[in-house]
Amino acid sequence: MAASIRDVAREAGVSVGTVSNVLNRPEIVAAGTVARVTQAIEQLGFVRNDAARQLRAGRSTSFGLVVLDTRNPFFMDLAHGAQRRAIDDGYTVLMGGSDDSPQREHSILEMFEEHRVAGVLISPVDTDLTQLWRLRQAGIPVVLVDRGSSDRSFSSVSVDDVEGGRIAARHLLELGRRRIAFVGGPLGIKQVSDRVNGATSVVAETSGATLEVRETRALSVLEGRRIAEEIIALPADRRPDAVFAANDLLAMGVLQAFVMTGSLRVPEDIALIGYDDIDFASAAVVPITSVRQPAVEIGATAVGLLLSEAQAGADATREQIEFTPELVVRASTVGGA
Amino acid sequence: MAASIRDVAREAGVSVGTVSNVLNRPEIVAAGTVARVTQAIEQLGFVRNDAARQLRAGRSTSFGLVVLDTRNPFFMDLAHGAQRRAIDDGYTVLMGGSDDSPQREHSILEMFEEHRVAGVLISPVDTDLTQLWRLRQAGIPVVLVDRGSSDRSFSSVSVDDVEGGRIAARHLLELGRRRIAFVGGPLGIKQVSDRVNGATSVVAETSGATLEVRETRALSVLEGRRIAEEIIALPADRRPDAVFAANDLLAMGVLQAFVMTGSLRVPEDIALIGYDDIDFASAAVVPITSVRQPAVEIGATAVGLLLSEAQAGADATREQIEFTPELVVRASTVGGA
DNA sequence: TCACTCTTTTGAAACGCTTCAATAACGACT
DNA sequence: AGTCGTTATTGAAGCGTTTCAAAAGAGTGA
Repeated sequence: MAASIRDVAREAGVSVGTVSNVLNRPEIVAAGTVARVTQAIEQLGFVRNDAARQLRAGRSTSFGLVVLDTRNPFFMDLAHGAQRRAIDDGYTVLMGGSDDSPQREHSILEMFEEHRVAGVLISPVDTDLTQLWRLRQAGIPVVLVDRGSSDRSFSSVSVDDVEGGRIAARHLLELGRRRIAFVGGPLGIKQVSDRVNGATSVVAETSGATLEVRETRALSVLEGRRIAEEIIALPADRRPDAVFAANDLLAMGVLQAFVMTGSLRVPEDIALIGYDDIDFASAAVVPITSVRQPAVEIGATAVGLLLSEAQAGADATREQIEFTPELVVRASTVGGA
Repeated sequence: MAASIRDVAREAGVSVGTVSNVLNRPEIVAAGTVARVTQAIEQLGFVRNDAARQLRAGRSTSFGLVVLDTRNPFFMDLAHGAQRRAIDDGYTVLMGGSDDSPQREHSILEMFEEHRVAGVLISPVDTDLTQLWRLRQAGIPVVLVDRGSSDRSFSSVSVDDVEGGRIAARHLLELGRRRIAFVGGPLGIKQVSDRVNGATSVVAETSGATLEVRETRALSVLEGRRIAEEIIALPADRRPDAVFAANDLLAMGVLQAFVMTGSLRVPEDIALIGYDDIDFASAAVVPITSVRQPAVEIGATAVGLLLSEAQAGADATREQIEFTPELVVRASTVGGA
């Protein structure tokens, strides 16, 4: 059906090798020949077959990106950064969302491996990283995004989540809040547990302060709403005076539930802080205080590491890059602001 | 480096054909042989090479999806719907964002064609659809998403945007607003112009009502802010009393500018209505009234059409499916609500 | 024992591309 | 005229699959 390089060669009266050269290194082909071949390509509407090209080359010209949630603006920004950086170097980014499911993560990675991607960027759900080791062994560089590699065995681009947790908790404590509820999960996700730990450490140093963890099944708006309803249902004396949500989606869900039911005023009755600082956080009913992560930059940097690791081959040096999170104060914690 | 089917065959003491059969139609292979081959696969860590597979098959097992903006939650929801439906049938979805640029759209489509995707879903920026015709001629089915095919030459899944425009305008007029500003663009995008036309037709029937179009360069929050600043700068007597934004991102930008500068109250001084009803619209500072489009369903339905068109081959019947938009009233138009 | 099924397995032929050693063409210089 | 460089082109090999006609086994009944 579709024209092949062979058809083009026949049409232009040259050999297939020459057509291939016109496609890939036109500078080594005589100008007249280039013209004739180009003309034939036009004529036949020839389009290169990527599968054949890759088969020959042995590796694809795409990177794979696995994120926790394709509908989370934070990850979309991250993907955007990755894509931009990749395009500059002639690469393409394939994205898959694991939706917090290890099985789904597994099958996405399997797909990437079958595709012989040039590298994998991943924000893992699965605590077990053996599949990633396997990938590397198969010659596919792996870079962790939005989470560090505790034993430095993988390159990574992350934000110091423990510090982020500390920043959030400290902010709430400085405002005089003492009964903090942490909303987030699954706790198996390192980013989440790091944030809890950071918060816990700060709370522990403050007398009279407590931190209660309410684990969610996902980092979504819906889960936020669910937990908020639980909180609303609590008797007033057992109710927290501040909520630290593991990400802005959860924070928005929490906020919606509080505002809609009109049961609790933010921040008067209960302060709220999120994480990520997605664009929508600032536009919320009550603009949400958040701990900012530079999503676009993380994505771009990660692709950079991938490129250099791909270049260097098997014995590349692993590099851990860590950004510092930044507090963005808004009305959800400081009423007047 | 990586093990091939040939290595597996040697290890298991069978021919390559048999290994392939174990992989693809295990039921025709003797149980003992299957076991031996599976064992060898495990042993060698063999992973199928997708490029070779596709080369042989002639077509990929992925669909391509081209959207206007990968960071717009509406399109992410659409993509999500598409992906879910596709996975059920063993397909994968590749996504690219045209960012309102015809060139970028062109190059994404080219990439998809080189990839020999099994079909293309597209929300086109380019008014010139010849490239899509070319694709179809090359045997790749094409389905338009979020926009109809006026001459019925393509299958499509859309929402009646003219009606959506009417609904929005009618709502504003019923609230007594008369000076409406339409914010959106580029007007070359059919969804946008349809919405303008719908609104215009309703406004024309109402004496004393006017509609002024303010074209944007993109459908983004930033552009919304820019236009809002223009509006704020207007002398009070030339200022509109309502804004109809072509999508919720613009509406959020507009809202942010109004609220932050504190110059105009929504909806008292100026009413605001958006389009798409993305999740974040309801969580905005002032919850935004919007015209809802069923994003997830559109994506899923479109993949359905693609599947049946791919099945049917060249002379498939084109089908145009049109959803009806739905008004969702919130505080940005009706203060008390 | 032979002819005939029915089930398994085999091995070679593509699929469309890139690469690379070999060849051809053509002046320029001896 | 012959030799040497340069520059342009050729054509075959091979990447890892799948497919398919053919071969090989294994029963069965005569």
